[in-house]
Amino acid sequence: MARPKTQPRILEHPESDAITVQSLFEALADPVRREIVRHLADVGEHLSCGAFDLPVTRSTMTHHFSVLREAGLVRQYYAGTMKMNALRADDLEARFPGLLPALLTAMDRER
Amino acid sequence: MARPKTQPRILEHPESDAITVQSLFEALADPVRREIVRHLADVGEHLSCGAFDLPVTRSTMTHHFSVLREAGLVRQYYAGTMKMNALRADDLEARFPGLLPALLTAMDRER
DNA sequence: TACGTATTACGAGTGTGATCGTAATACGGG
DNA sequence: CCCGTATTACGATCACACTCGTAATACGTA
Repeated sequence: MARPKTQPRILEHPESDAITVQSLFEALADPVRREIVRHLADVGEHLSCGAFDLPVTRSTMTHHFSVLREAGLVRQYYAGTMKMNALRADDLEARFPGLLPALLTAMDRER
Repeated sequence: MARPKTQPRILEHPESDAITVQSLFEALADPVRREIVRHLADVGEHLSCGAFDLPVTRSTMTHHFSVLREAGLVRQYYAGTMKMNALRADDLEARFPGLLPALLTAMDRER
């Protein structure tokens, strides 16, 4: 018999309607988190936390992904040992039309 | 003869091209500063620092206006004893198209 | 020049967030 | 059931930003 799970590994996400400007801007004020969002938008696929090459440790990355999830920017789910990340583009568009596209355009402009 | 001015009261502004996503989001991550931007956009006119009714002291307001100016969000100039503030809508549109309108729309959505 | 209003400089207190290292947990496969 | 990989929880450190009070500065007017 398998060892009972001590934690159900449930990931809380805000509803689309509950996403706030405050949490969005707090999340996007960090360059590491903007880089995560940009990369997710670039590849257009779901990526595991380990699929990012960022200048911070794993534990710090965990923190950043949590902030993005709690802000409503990304949706996370478990797939085996990995935790996948998906940009909530549709939810964000419904909540704040044009905001995410404008942000992505702005980040491109800086190149 | 007038007393010589000890300070020329020159206000530094970033060029439009020098505005960064980082400084913009840092500036907009604060609710007081977002309120300032929103109010400037609402009235569509130049407003003195004292024309805002904000839940912080004058000295804190001075700080917030400085952050907005250094981020490139507002243009400031002296007019008599007052310091005026103007939203740099055109400069922002040239630098990051659609970003400011999307932000203003997002703030409206939260009402 | 004297006064009143508007704004600022300065220093300090305070909280929060980014970061890390280490130890622990979860899961697939052997 | 054991192992390796992926992720996390926890505690600690550290820097920075928001906030304030006080004293000082700038300017228009009398």
